[in-house]
Amino acid sequence: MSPRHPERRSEQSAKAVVQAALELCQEIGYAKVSIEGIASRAGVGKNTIYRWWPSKAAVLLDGLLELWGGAAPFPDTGDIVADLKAQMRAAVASLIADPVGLHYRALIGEAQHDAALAQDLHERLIRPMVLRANERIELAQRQGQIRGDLDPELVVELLYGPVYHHWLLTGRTPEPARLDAIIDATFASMTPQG
Amino acid sequence: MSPRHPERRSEQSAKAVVQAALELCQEIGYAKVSIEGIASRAGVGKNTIYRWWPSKAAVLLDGLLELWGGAAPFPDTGDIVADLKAQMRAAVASLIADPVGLHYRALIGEAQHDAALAQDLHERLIRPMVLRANERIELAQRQGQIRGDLDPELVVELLYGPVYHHWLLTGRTPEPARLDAIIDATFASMTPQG
Amino acid sequence: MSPRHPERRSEQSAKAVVQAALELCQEIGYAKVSIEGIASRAGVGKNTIYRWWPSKAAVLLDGLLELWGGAAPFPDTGDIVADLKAQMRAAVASLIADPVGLHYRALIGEAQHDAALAQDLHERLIRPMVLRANERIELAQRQGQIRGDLDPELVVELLYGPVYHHWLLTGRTPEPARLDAIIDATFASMTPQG
Amino acid sequence: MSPRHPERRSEQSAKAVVQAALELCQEIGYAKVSIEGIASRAGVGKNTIYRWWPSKAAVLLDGLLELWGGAAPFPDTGDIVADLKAQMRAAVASLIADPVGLHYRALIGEAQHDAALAQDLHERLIRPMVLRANERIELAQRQGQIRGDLDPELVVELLYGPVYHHWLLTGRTPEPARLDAIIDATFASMTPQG
DNA sequence: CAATAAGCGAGACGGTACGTCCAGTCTTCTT
DNA sequence: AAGAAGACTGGACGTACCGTCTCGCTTATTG
Repeated sequence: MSPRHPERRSEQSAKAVVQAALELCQEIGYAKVSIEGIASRAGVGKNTIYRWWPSKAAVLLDGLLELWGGAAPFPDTGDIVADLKAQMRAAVASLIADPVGLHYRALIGEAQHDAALAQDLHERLIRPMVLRANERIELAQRQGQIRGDLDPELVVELLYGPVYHHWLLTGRTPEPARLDAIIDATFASMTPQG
Repeated sequence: MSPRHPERRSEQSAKAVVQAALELCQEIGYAKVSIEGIASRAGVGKNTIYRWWPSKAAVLLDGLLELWGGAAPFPDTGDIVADLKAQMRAAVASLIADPVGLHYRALIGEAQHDAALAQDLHERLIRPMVLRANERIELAQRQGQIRGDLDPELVVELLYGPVYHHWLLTGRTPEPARLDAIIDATFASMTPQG
Repeated sequence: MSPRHPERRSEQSAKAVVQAALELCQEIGYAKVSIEGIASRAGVGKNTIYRWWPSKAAVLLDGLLELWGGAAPFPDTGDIVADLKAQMRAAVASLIADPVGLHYRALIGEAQHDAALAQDLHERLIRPMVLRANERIELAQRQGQIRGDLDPELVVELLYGPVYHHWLLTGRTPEPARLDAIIDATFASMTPQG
Repeated sequence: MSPRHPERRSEQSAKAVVQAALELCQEIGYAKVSIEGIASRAGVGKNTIYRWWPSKAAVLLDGLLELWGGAAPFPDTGDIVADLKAQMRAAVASLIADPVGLHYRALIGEAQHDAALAQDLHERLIRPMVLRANERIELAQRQGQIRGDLDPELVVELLYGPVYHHWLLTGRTPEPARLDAIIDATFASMTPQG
């Protein structure tokens, strides 16, 4: 929630807050993190947190964005299937990576009952990732590797949907082989001699 | 906690608790539901809740299972694509249906930071749904409408993954047309000439 | 509350209850004793306690009476002052004696806000003790060792009052020497030359 | 030059808490007073009570001290017996006076199973009263009205002991005539001709 | 170059809910 | 038919945090 309060904030305090939130979340788990706990760990007054963030989730989102800066870029070797396999493998690695995946999953969970957070999470984290994916898809479409009549966003969901489905409903991410199977099945037809 | 604890519980109280939880969740939203609130609305001591359920989410899960009893069966007209389109449309309708979808989404959210709930939710709600889907997929495979070398569970994720992805990350469910597009794209090949 | 309920009670259970109450009171202190605790320690249903006693204090009173059965008799050597000194020393020893004094003090404390208990405690424990003291005082009066115009009960209070005052307001009982001083001062005149 | 509260407590809240405790104790009796009840009546969070007092009894003690500020001073007419009779009559009147006696008795009762409270009660209420009595006794000793070899504290117990004994063990305070008898008997000798 | 206002740490405040314990009653099953 | 076992409603416990609110203190302009 930070970006538009350039007034007087102490950048040092803001950093300490975000840092404390990340640490606590790893140490005791998202559910047990409290704003009081963050404030005390950061050596900061509670008001300083309330002044700049609407909820603990918002603090954590700031932290996650920092950590995740340039996650999983889309390579372009000319072979869309190979590139997707590489990228998805990297992306999925993040989902189980110790700090990032933990925080990301907690935020997605929280967003299910916090509309403001859902909005924020989507705009600042998810949409940018989808947009970067879109670009690579569109490139592949222009190169004739993917049917041009498909909405690129649909393609993203066809590919990432199964991963998130598995992750959010079982807590585990697909094995690399399963990842390949998802991509292959999506590119091939499911019908016998498609 | 499942319906038939062999011990001594008052079935009447259990019903009142679950009912109160469902009502409160609809009225004030999952995040603001408290065990105290449920107990007081149900006219029940808090201990009675703690005795039989580990958390408010567990109560709600019981309620959801009751509500959702025989959700979205898989028709069998012999045409797997048509049948899936019909079933998914019905299933997705549940996800936005006022009580059911609300509760389901809240529980999925909560399960992201409550491992016990995640386990329960998966075993009692999600796996049974997946198994029923598997059966229809396997039937289609035997009938030669779907490639036999695909893991039926993979097929389920290919189909439902995009729906959940959209739903959980934006809060909205795909339009019927989009739903058809998902199924069509999955069955056709994504590459230009299939 | 025991004595007059000859109906069908299980004497064995009653004993176990009283015993458990005494033990718990010594182990964890009166304030932390609960009826549930007594029942569970005694291997008895809570109802069995509620059937026969109105409160935990009543159970304890039964126990105390049992323990204290024939406390501190009044000797009769013909010398009232010497006899009182002996008796009070013995009586005071009970007040600090590990189980008895503990329970007695707790009951006196509780009786300050439980009128029914106060009644019971007085009738079953305190009055009998006072009556026995009265008898010895009256004997001394008949023997001309104490002024005959004094209400014996007043004499008892003059003697025991200072002891209880000290005990209940400081938690300690007077030293033997102080005890003698109380008796001597009461028997002598407080004015300079009698 | 601002008003420096050494501690941070809100004096207004503290007053409301004490007031509420006093009122409740009168209305429903000490045993039924709860910290929740006090907090709610005072319009104060429970924490505010727990922050500054260790128990409901401690709150009540504060209230009692306020009410009882300058209780029963010792007159000095030169006649110690007459002065004591006057003072004790006044003091005993307090013990039955509606609010004060009620609270005082409850606190003495509670102190029997709460050592911290007993300490507090003694230091802040009882000892000061005893000290004031001591002074008058010592004056009388210097004036030759009381034997100089008696510990003044012993004298206080000889006089007040019987009153407290009667009060705490029967719930009633001695009649004025009985009070006089106590004093007279203590000053005269109890033996037939001194 | 004070003064003055903001941000800040600290933490008290009125509250809500937690999860636990126990009271006193009621029900079921055992003996 | 009593008693043990223990579930039931309900109230209070003492704790943890919520989000708001002073406090003084430290800075950083600005009149």
